[in-house]
Amino acid sequence: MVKVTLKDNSIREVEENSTIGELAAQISRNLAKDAIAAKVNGEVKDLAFKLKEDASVEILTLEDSQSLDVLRHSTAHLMAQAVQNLYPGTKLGIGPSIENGFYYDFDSEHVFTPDDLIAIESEMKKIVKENYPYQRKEVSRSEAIEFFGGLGEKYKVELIEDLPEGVTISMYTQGNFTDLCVGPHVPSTGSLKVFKLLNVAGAYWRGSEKNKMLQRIYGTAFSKQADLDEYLFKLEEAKRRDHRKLGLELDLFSLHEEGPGFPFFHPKGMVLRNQLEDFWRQEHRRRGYHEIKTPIILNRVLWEQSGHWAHYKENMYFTEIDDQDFAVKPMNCPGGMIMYKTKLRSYRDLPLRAGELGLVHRHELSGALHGLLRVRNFTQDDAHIFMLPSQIKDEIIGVIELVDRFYKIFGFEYHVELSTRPEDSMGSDEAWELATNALQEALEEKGLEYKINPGDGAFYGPKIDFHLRDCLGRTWQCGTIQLDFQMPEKFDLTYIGEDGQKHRPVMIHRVIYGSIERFIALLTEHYAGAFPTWLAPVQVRILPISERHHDYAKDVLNRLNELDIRAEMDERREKINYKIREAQTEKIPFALVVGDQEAETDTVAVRRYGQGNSGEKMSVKDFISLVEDEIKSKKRIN
RNA sequence: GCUGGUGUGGCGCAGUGGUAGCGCAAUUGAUUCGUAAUCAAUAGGCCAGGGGUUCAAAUCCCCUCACCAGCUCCA
Repeated sequence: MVKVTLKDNSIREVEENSTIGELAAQISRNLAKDAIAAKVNGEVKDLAFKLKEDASVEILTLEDSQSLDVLRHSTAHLMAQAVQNLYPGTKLGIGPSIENGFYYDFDSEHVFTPDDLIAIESEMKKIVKENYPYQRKEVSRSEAIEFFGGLGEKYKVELIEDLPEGVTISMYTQGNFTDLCVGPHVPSTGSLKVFKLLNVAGAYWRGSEKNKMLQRIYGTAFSKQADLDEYLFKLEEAKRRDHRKLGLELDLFSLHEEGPGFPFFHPKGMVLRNQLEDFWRQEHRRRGYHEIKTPIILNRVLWEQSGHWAHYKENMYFTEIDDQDFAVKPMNCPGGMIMYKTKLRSYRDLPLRAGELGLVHRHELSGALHGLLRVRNFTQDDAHIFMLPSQIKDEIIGVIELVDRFYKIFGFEYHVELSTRPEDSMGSDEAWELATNALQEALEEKGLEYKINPGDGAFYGPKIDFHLRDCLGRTWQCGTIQLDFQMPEKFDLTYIGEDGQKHRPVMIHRVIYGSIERFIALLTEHYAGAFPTWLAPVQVRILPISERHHDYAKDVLNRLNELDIRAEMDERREKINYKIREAQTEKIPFALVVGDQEAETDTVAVRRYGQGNSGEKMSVKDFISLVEDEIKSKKRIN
């Protein structure tokens, strides 16, 4: 007998080699019916898993969020079965569950169209009705290769060949379909009721552009229809906050065929930019940063010296001036190097923090462009910190804290990644290790959780990346801190030490917003276009009831404008309802209705964006202090 | 860059071989109005661009460009 500790800490004895399914049946008939999988000593297993020794077991039903992964993974198999039924000869790639669903990669002569998804779904439903059990079988490497080789599943064979020595190789079979898979799976296809195929896309085999592109079908699955409906509704909602849509509606920016990836900022978008930049300057001045500006076009010689010519040429734009080669800057650092070298520096000058709102141009692949989130020219809120080796940790921590301060003000949740040495890079292994360790130590000291992103560093150094999510949950790198021992070497940067000798400084490249354009896109989606007062392009709109209130309205307008409150007045001969509606659609934080009552008492009727009240009356003076408080405190409404 | 899809007035859409349409926005006139849409009239499109098939092309074919989703790449 083996002892099983259940979720409620009760202990049950079952015969050795009993399956989880049998255990569930012993506990209750309902549990046996609803069970999908189980967590055995913390690992998710299927119901056919045999209990060989004492263990803690938590039986999972469709109600458990942890069974969702199993459900989705099984649905991926179901979809693959349906695809192979309908399109014989289709070869299988991989088919995992992912954050909001699953996908499967196929290599097929047939080109899948959105219409095919409907047919595949029907076939899936048919298989569900037939209720095939998912049967696990453990096999040797040679058996597995023989089996999948016999089916012509060359991608599966490749996967098996690359499996490390000594791992258990398992296959799962449901009906006429068998897949290489570690599992676990639901008991049978009949457990899969709620799913939907979403879209088709290309994806390189094993994620490398050197390999063949397979066809990937994305889908999702839930335990309840209501959950799927809610998910689909949320997707629709998310599209409503898409910055490309809101950017157009709110007249913030535009993109044109004449300049793909080169955004045009409209007056209202410029207000946002300028607010972000003003705030940035203020915060940086307080932290001992100086601001500089370096040229956009610089001589080829400089880019050869910096290593960009050798490592970054693919992404750069070039031009010729007086028969000499020049490049448009893709990064601000070489300019910063030249600036550093304009003077002899003492150790007493370090750390030297030089900030630059620098416009950079990068040739991004056409297919990668995406609204303001991925463009070909953007402004980095850059800074280069030149320092003594002994100052590294404190400076990194200072930047981490600054990023945190900024993102908290906007109400952003973020996650952190540590990107290590890429293949195409320069410098010694020792320098890279030193730099990577320094970043890691700073992260540990701040107690930040982070994920390691191997090979994703800059060509001159490793980096800490700060990622934010867009409306659809895709993450975008914004802030980054890069530690660099290479550039100071390449440019022969020095400082005079206490000993009167020349020494090599270390430097940090860092951005907080990342790119102003990208940050504005994420802010727009984050606030769904309803910017907090301090950022709102128009903070207040005054709505006179009729023409005879224009004088008073204008008086209020002047008083607001004199205090640098961004206010305007709706002078059109429209009904008040109409004016209110427009102020709301434009997501203006405050609409002030003024009529006879207000004009007589020097008050305004304040209607806040999104609050359908009839407007609180307050004196102009009180309203001004309300707005000024919100601006000063950068108050967030949502 | 790759795979698939899309491209029709400013925006959202209809129009599958026979004279380009709707709603919103815009403009003009009237309406002077108390918390989310006043009424009427007018104007606006070489149907992304180029080439081809046809008596005839928004519609069929080819090429190019842009956009969307994903892959790759990245702030």
